[in-house]
Amino acid sequence: MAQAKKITPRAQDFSEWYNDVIMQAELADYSPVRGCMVIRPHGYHVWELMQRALDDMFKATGHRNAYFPLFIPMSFLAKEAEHVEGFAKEVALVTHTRLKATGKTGAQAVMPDPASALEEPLVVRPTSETIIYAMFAKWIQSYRDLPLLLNQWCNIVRWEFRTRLFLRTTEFLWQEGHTAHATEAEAEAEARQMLGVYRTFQEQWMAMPVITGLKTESEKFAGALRTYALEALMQDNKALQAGTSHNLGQNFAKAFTVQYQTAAGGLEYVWNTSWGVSTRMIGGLVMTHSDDNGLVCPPRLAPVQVVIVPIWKSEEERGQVLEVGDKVKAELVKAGIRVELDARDSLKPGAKYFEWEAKGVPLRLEIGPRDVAAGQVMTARRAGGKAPVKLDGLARTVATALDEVQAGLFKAAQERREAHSIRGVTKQQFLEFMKGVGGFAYGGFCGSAACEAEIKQETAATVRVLPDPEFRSPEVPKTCMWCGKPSVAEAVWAQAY
RNA sequence: CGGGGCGUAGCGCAGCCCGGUAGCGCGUCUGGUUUGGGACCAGAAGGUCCCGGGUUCAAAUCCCGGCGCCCCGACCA
Repeated sequence: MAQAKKITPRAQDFSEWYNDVIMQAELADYSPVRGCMVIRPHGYHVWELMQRALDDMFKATGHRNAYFPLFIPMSFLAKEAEHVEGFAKEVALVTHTRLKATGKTGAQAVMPDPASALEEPLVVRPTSETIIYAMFAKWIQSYRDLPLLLNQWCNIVRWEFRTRLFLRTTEFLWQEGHTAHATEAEAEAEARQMLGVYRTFQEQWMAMPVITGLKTESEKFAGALRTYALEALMQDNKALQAGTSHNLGQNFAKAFTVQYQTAAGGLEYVWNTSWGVSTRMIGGLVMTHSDDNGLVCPPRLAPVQVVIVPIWKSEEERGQVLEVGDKVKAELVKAGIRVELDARDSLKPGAKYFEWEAKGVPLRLEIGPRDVAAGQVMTARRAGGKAPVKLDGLARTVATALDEVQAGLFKAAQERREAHSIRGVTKQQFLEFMKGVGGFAYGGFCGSAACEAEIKQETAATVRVLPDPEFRSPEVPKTCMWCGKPSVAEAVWAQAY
């Protein structure tokens, strides 16, 4: 019996399980560069599906794509005080433009040519606020130029101490939206709107329930007025920040002199927003749905939504089942379903099942001689459940099944999250909860940074968000669950990635 | 940057204590038989044993020094 590499069970070691799922699903691989990963075709396809869905939504809300340089003059970072402080510890610098042969061999055969040292080093973008708003200053003169609604899809670099596939790598892919508005109210509406776009995407495409809300001062983006975020609960009961949307106020506008003339002839600074989601979402996808057999991928983001596995004994049967398999495939392709027919002769059907299950294919169709004779196929769902289905009207049956799977994953994830959430916690309950399995703890919060720091110190839990109204508890707590002083807001705490 | 684990065939590992021709499983290739939940038989290819020094007649193995990767913590999306 040929047993392939095993996936470490979640219950045994969650981190190992996570790595195993990614490797077995061929989403990504470690690269020769420390802290960087290679996104493999299967993983990149997931990203492309995410990009397509999000990009359509960005366009539908009036944004256009552009591309700004990877390199940013070092002095630009320094123009906004909080911003530079936030990123100073993790930027990569380009200091030379040439290599020089040393005459030595091996790794020391070349060195940076001292004669090519840059007068001002370039920063490899950790985010693009500075260079984008430098350009906005050129492009915006009048209130007629506003709002300016841009987005860019790109890679960025943040030099992290400790990295994890998709969740935190030195280089990663993301999108960053950057907008400029005439008024604070418009900027605020934009930041809120994009938070809503992300929520829709994460719930409806990723089948990942999220809590939206406001970040505290200590958790907000360096340089922002306010940061809104989406937080999801992973299967190990740790929270994952799945996206952020910032109201930048006029901080960058002032730093880069982005001004416009009002209708009345006055001169005003613009109000900016920025918002982003990254390949980190793929990590969230994995940790939300997958199981000990590998990746579980919601149909809307599955590179392969349906795999057809033909089963035969004789050459004659092979011809028969492949003929039906081809027809089924053509029918599903016509219906817009992403389908693969796995006609490989070198593997037994069972081996194929394991392989496609590890890759997260939501629905499998088995076609054997008995099915051909009965005018049916056997369907097997990745999340469980086998049933024969008539060939007649198959495309519609399959489409319906995929919708059911999509909805079922979201519901299951939502129920799991609720099962690991407690509301109206007391300090004692909070301590026990965070020491135990953990999850989302809702409680009153006095708003003081001192309380926040103390809680983090003692429990490793942080305020994930001050939740938006639709996520708040029916009874809003009146006192801080930690210090007992009057509460200024309900907060959601969790240990986080 | 601290703690733990590990570097031997594409992948997973054994061998190391006690130095003596580098092995096993999976995968790959060839041929044949197979195919409704990880097929079997026969044959074959595949190695700077992480790197550099040292000890020795002889080092994957012993000694010294590096490097790299994974996991856990501090920092962060």
